[in-house]
Amino acid sequence: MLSIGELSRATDCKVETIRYYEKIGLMPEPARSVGNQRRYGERHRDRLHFIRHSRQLGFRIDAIRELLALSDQEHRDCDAVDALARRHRDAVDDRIGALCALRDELDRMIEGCAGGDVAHCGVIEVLGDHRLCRHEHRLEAVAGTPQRGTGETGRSHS
Amino acid sequence: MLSIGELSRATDCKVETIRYYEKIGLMPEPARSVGNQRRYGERHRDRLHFIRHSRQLGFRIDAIRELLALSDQEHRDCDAVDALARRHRDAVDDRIGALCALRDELDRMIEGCAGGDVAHCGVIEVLGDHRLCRHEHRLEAVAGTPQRGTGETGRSHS
DNA sequence: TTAAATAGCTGTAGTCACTACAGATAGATG
DNA sequence: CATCTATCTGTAGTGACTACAGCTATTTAA
Repeated sequence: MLSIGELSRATDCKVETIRYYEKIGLMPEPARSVGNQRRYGERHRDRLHFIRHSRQLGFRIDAIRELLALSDQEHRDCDAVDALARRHRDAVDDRIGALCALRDELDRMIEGCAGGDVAHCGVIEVLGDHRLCRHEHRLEAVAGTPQRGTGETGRSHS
Repeated sequence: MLSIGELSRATDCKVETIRYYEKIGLMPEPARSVGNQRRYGERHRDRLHFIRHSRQLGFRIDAIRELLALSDQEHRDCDAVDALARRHRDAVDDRIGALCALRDELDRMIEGCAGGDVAHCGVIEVLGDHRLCRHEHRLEAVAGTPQRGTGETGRSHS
């Protein structure tokens, strides 16, 4: 049986995160020691590995919940799993496109600045006026890969 | 003088967001009508345009605060502004690279699944075992372009 | 055996950049 | 004057954690 610290080291997942996953019902409640400390077995370790790797690949918690449920239905066809993975891949692709458009716009902005006074700085000028931009570059959320700071519109093309 | 709704339409920025910017000190407190409603002038509109466009380009609020401060120092050299923009561009670039690695890994995972039972699903198998991956694909946050669903935690990392 | 060091417990609050709502008042239009 | 829309303040929720406070359990060294 593993303590929470041992499980943490085994899966490269912080102790707090493990407790968080338990709280949101992503990890099952483990057995407890006499002194009320969590004790984990191999199944917990496997499940946490699965979760962490999925997170590293960018799947959201809700998607992981679905994947776990699907992976328990061993005799079902894996179409649903594949579809979920493909949707996620496409969302990542969309986001790459959007970020490329963004980078290109940033490049144009930076190149267009001749230096000198802030009063004549090309960067400041472009920031103040969207009409100086060549393209759209708004980052909006994309199904499956929402994000925080900025939205997206682009096509994929690395 | 513009009401908050008019300013909202003029800048394509939600009313709530305008009030939020005021609360965090990004927008200055405007004048008020007799009935205590906000009344804005051109300077407010210009500033909000600047803020919104910067956000669309993925700059974080803190960076925008700096950009605004710098743009007020009209006689200073614009090196600092350019450097900030370049750092942001580089961060976006890094993130694009990370997302491409991610997408490639997702592609390999999807292609590697022969279909059939969930019990033999290649996707499920890879998700459970990082050693089946060709490359590293951990997403870490990139300064200036935080996001939500693609797997990083919102911490900065250049 | 005991003291110290380390690990673990619960619960709450903070992160980022908003968004959504509730319950009130203001202003515009018929 | 009635009604309708806009605006007001303040609080709470989002996602996926992270950090901390104040306590208890377990392990190790002396």
